Amino acid sequence: MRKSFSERVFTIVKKISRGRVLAYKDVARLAGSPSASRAVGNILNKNREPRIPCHRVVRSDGTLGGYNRGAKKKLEILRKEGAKI
DNA sequence: CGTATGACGTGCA
DNA sequence: GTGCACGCCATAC
Repeated sequence: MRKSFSERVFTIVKKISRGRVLAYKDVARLAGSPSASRAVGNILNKNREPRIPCHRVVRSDGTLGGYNRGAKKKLEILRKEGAKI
C-alpha cells in the first residue's frame, strides 16, 4: 500500500534543510503530482505535525502563503533561518 | 460517486 | 505591479 499523498508530502517537507524553502508546487512535484500544489497546502493545513517544518513551504511567488500558527511567526522563523522572502 | 473545501498556480485585463 | 477568474489535485462528508 503506497503511502498516501499526504504522507509523501510530510516526508519531503521533513527533509527540507534549514534556510531552504520549497514551494507547494515543488513539494507536490516531489510527491509525485506536479499540479497538486493545492492538495499539498490542504494536507499540511489539516495535518500540522510539529515534526514537519511546514513553515519552510511557501508559495511559488515567494509569498509566505499561510501557517497554522500564524503567518507572522512563519515569517519570523524564515527570517531567522536565513530564508528571505 | 458527487459535492464541497483549501496554507496553490498560472493567465489575462 | 495589482486584481480577478479559472484550473488542478487530494481529502472529507
